[in-house]
Amino acid sequence: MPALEGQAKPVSPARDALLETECPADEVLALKQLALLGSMQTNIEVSSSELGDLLETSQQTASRRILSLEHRGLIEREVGVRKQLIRITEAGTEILRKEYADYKRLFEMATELHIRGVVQSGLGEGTYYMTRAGYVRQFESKLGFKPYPGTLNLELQGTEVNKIRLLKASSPLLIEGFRDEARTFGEVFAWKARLDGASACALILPKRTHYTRVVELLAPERLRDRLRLVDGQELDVVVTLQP
Amino acid sequence: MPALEGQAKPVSPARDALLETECPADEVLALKQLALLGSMQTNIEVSSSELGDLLETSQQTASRRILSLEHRGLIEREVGVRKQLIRITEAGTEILRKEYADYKRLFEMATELHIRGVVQSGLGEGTYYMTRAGYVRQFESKLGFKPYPGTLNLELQGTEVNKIRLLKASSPLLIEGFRDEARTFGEVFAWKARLDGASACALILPKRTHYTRVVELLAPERLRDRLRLVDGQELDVVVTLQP
DNA sequence: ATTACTATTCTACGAGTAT
DNA sequence: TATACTCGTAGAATAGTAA
Repeated sequence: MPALEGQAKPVSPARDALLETECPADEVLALKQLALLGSMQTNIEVSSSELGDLLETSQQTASRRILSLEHRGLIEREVGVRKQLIRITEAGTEILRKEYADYKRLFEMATELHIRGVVQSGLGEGTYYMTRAGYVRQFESKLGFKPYPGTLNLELQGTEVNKIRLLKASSPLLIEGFRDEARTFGEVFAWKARLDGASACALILPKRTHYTRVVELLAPERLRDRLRLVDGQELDVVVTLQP
Repeated sequence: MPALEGQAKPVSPARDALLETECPADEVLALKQLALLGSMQTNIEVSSSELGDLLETSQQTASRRILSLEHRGLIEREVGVRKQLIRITEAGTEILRKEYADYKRLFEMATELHIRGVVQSGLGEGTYYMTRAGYVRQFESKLGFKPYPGTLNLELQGTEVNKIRLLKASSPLLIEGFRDEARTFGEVFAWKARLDGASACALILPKRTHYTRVVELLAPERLRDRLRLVDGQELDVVVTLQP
């Protein structure tokens, strides 16, 4: 191993970052139990065997939980001979708040869906479709802006792909299909959305498309210019759902 | 061991009850993660290695989590050769909803505090104090009822004792102290409360009392008669907090 | 690619106990 | 009584791999 290594570098920065967040599920459970006993507001008096009963585990394990939570700085204690007083710290409260936020997202009828995708060079057909008068008219009235004639393709990767199902399970705006001289144009789903740095935008998906990993973004302006996007770049869209 | 034992008894009913609720913290975590991916609303496509990444564990462990959740009936799957579709069942949603309820209680400014205690035969001094005109006048005006001349003592046991601290940390009604011919009477904290089967009641605690395990209940009527209480009986009180 | 088995490593539980 | 240590062991996690 070269002697230089690890000199200027902080000792495993990734590991430090982990230590902050990494708290085993069992310990979070213990922390939650302590909080339910009121230790976010005041010192509480709990013996390790009482906590063990509440967590359906042994006194020894409960004691280890308490020690571990203390070492992580999530609780503070005053240990006497006959009793210990426990109080959850700000850091501990933060962990619980984070959990709460997760569950809140699940049940409080999420009105926003955050989607991350990779900017993809489209095949140009987007422009052809999105400039058909039959579509443009509806975009203007239903989305509230006149779209730039062209779409930005966003490819979803990994588990992000599931959000397409989620989108379709919400109530999308329906852009009706129509027929011109040459052919028919199918129905399109649309959702109002938000992009950091752009005024307004919308996410659209042909109704009949299944199993795609790609969604298209419409905006009043050319998003590639406005946001200085290049292919392969990651982009976050916030879709507004009406449940 | 007697041959009779365990014959008529159902096979460990307590264990059956446990199996319903008992779900290891790590599995609840996995379930939550699946839910965050949208599997409460639709089928989602997650490989075990993707879930492993999200949970910061191995593909094998994630696979085991999925199998275990399925065996518990918390998720349903369609497993193909190249992909699996996962959806959370009603039972799974119930587990998550339960967790959510816990966290909600922690953060949504709990306006009620459930306290369980054991009915205790008092020493009779409650009656002496609670019939002093200086107190009675304030009870009537601040609690909204004329109290029966006597209190019901409730002894809190184990971790329930901590709720006394919690009570004091909220904003109690303050019954002011006073002086009569003979002596001085100290300040008393009071909280409006509810008892199943009784119209109105209040929980009171002398302000200066520390380290007590006993709280006293006031009501317009004799609670022992109204609720047919006997010493040693457990009783639940719901205290109304104003945070 | 997947899922999920078997074998092996190793973490973490709880009995016993010191303080 | 408490807390919290050591330590043997059960079971969980991962490596390797089959299907």
